Amino acid sequence: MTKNVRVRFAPSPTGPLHIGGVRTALFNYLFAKKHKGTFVLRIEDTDQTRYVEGAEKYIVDALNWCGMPFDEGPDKSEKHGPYRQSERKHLYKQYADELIASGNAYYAFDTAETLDFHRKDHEAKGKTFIYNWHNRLKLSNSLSLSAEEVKAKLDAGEDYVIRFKSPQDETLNLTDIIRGDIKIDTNILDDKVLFKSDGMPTYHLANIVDDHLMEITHVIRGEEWLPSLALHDQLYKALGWDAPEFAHLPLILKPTGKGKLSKRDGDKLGFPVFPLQWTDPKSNDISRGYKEDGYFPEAMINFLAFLGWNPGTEQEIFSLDELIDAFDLNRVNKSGARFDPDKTKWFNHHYMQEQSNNDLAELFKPIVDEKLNGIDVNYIALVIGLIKERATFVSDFWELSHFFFLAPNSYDEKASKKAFKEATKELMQELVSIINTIKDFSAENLQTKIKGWITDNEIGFGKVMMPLRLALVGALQGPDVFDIMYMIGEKESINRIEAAIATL
RNA sequence: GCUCCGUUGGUCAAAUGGCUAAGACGCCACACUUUCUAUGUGGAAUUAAGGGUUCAAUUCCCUUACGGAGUACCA
Repeated sequence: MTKNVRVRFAPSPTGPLHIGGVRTALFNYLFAKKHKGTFVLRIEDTDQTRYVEGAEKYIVDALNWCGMPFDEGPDKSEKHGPYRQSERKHLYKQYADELIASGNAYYAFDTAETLDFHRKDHEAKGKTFIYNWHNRLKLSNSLSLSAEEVKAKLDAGEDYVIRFKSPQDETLNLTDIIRGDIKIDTNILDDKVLFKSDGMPTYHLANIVDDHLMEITHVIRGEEWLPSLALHDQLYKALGWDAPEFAHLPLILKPTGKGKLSKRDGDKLGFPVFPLQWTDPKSNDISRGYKEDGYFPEAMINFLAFLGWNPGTEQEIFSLDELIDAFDLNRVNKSGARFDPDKTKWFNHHYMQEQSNNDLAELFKPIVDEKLNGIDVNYIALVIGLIKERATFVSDFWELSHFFFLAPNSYDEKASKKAFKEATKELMQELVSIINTIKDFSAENLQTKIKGWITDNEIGFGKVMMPLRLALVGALQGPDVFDIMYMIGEKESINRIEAAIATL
């Protein structure tokens, strides 16, 4: 690659960034970094009616949380700025005019109503209305009207759009990095609107003008754009520009059923569809986010990278740097991939184990503080060391560790039937007196002493260990009993056993 | 409807003409832990269907079926 690689992520600020958008951004980011190139963020806000307050900030925050900040974009290294299309409005018209001058585009005066009528009319007859070569001369535009008529309409300030004049009877040979060669018959293409009557360009025009001006070398975008490739390709040709290379990414599909992943699937199946929590500014509806649900960005990124791509090796755990190193657009799949919430959790569990106990303690402390006061963060870190292997989220910690902080206030019914037997009371009383003689209250020593006592007296482990655990924890669960005793200390251990004796 | 893209276990997927079709998630069993997890070991489960080309097809070609996207003065 001789040219400096420059890619862009170009979302439109119509709401929070969907997980599919994050994946598109990720692949752009990986490709850029792999080739020591530049990752550009461009905001495609040409449709003012769909603009949503706060969406742009959300996009930037989401990219940063994921650890893939853009190199160039709004308010950052603005070498090719501005990066909001609404602020680039003045740039587009000249190219539309140029296309008209070269005969590649034309003015059209048809109202939305007449077009709508034609579409409905065709539909009723089982046909599709396509505005192109076969009917453009029957419609109201600068190809069907005389030059004088056109000028009169323009001078009168009538609303108009500028449409691209799709060629007739040509075959386009397009190339996509992921899909290979694609042949398109131009006769089925319609004359797309390039410039709207509100003075703004459509996506198509703005997109290729900006990609050209921003010197984008590779366009990596979702598969939903594949049908537009023919138009974009022709636009580059008509303007005499070199087209960038294209790669259309497969879609992310819902976990079950048909169609692409949507917010509803997340709500229904209980997983987030957005990286960060989002509050809709109009309805105040809250959409949950990966961050707030307790996912680590590394886990989400790792999972997303494997949706539609794989390294071809058996390695599955990849840091962002390793992904950059291994990433290759040629290894991206062609077919859509179903989203798997379980696997995302598995990744999160993995990355949880890699976090230090101290870092996790900082995250867990606020939760502990809600329940009781004055717990030392170092104690919390020690607790986490004992329980984190069984946790997927920080939010699992309390459920797994409350007995390190609070004595049980009840005993699990089924467990007590199993553990609390006739002889239990006496055994527990004996156990307390044994514990009282133990000077070194370490987990190891407790284990040696207590197990020694059980073996020496041929009591049977189950008869002691089960009720002991129940007394300490309140249920038959949790880590090693001796670790628990060591952590809560001698006094608390005895208190809990005596509390259990009192109920027997 | 039309156009384009796709189709390997339940899911993510490797292998690209050639040994018993990798691996991961999930599921099941066993082991460990005299608890619950986690972990370890093992297991069940796949080339959409039909036709062709070939000594040989998951891999190449065709048809069908199915899935997806697009078909806006939305991106």
